[in-house]
Amino acid sequence: MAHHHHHHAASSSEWEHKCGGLAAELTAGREVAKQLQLILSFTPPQPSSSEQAATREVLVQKILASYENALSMLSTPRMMPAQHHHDDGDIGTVVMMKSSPPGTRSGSPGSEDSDHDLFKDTTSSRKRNCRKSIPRWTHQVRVGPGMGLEGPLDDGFSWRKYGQKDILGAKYPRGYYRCTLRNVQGCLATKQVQRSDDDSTVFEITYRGRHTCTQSQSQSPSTSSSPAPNNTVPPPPSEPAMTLAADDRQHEQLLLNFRNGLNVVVTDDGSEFDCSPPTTATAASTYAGSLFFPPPQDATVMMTSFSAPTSSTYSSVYHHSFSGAASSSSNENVNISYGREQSTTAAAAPPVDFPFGNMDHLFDDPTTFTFDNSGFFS
DNA sequence: GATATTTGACCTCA
DNA sequence: TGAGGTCAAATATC
Repeated sequence: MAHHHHHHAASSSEWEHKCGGLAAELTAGREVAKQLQLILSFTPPQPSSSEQAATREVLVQKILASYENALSMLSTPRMMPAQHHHDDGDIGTVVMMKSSPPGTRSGSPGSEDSDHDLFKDTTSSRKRNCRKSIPRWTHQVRVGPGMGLEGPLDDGFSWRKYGQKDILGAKYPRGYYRCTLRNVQGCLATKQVQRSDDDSTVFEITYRGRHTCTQSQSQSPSTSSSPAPNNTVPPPPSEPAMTLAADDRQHEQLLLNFRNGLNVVVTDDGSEFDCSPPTTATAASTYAGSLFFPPPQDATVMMTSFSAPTSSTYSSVYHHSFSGAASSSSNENVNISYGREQSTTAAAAPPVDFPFGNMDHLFDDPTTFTFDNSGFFS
C-alpha cells in the first residue's frame, strides 16, 4: 500500500512526542469532564432549577464534545499509550465492505498519512485531516414487507439531511445526513444513506463519526442509581491497550448494546446472513467498521431473530472490517476503545454508565448503534 | 417565528 | 476534469 511518508526519523518522533503529550492532556481533560458529568448526574437536581440542571448537562456535554473532537482531530496513529505494535502488513488487507457493489463504494484510497497534513499549514489541511481520521462503518438495512420503509430507517438518532447526490452507476441517489445537534452540541456524526441498486429494499447506511451529543435511545431497564453498570466491561487494565482483546470487548459492547435477550451468534466469516424473518419485518445490517487495528479479520456478529419493540422481528448481521480509511503507514497505534457513554437528557436520570477510568473512545466504535425499543420504528 | 428539506453551486480530492 | 461530498439559498412544513 502506498506509504508516502516523509518526516520519519527525527521530526516524526518529535511530533509523536508532542502529539502524545497533547493527546494525553486532552484525554485527561476529558476524563475529568466525564467525572464531572457523572457527579452531576448523581447530584439530585435542585428542586428549584431543573432548567439549570439541563443546562449543566448540556454544558458538560459540550465540553466532552470538544474533547472528543479535539482528540479525533489529533487522532490517527500514535496516540498516546500505544504500546503494542503489530504487523503493519495486515492493515493493508482492507476488506472492503463485503456486500458493496463493485463499482461504487468507498474504502477511500490508501492515501492516509496523518501527520503529513498536520505539518502543513492549518486552514485547509486541517479540515482534510479531520475527515480522514473519522471512523466510518456501514450498516445494511433491509426493510421487510412489514415495516414501512419510511425515511431512511430510524436508528434512534435524529438526523438532518443536508444533501443528496446522484452517484455514478447507482440507481438511487445518496442522501447525506448529519446529526441534528451538530450546531447545538457540536456533534459531528453523519451518515449517508443509499438504496441498494439490486435490492431496493436494502439501504446501505454509512455512519461517520460518533455521536458526541446527548441524544440517545433510552437505555433499557438497568439504570439504577448506583454506579454499578451491570454490563460494564471489566475495568480496563490500567492502560488502554487495544488489541484483539479490546476488539472482542468491542463486540461485547456491540452486543450488549443490543438489548439483552437477543440471540446472538458470532461467526468468523460474514458471508452468510440469511435469516429468514419469522414474522414481519426483517432488517439485515452489515456493519463494516474501520479502525480496528489489530485486524480482527472480519468478524461477524450475527444476530438471529430477535424481537423488537413492535413485535416485528429482525435479523441482522454485523460484519466489520477495515475500511480503506485506515491508514497504511507503518505504525498504527490507535487506541480504539469500546466506549460507551450515552447519558440521557431525556430521562431524568442520566445513566452514565461507566466507571471513571474507562478510558477513551476517541472516535470509536459503532457501538452506539442500537435498535432501541423507544426509537426504532415509530 | 424556528426548523427541516430540496437542489444547484461550490469545494476537494484523485 | 469529474465524482463525491458539502454549503446555502430557496422552499416546505409545522
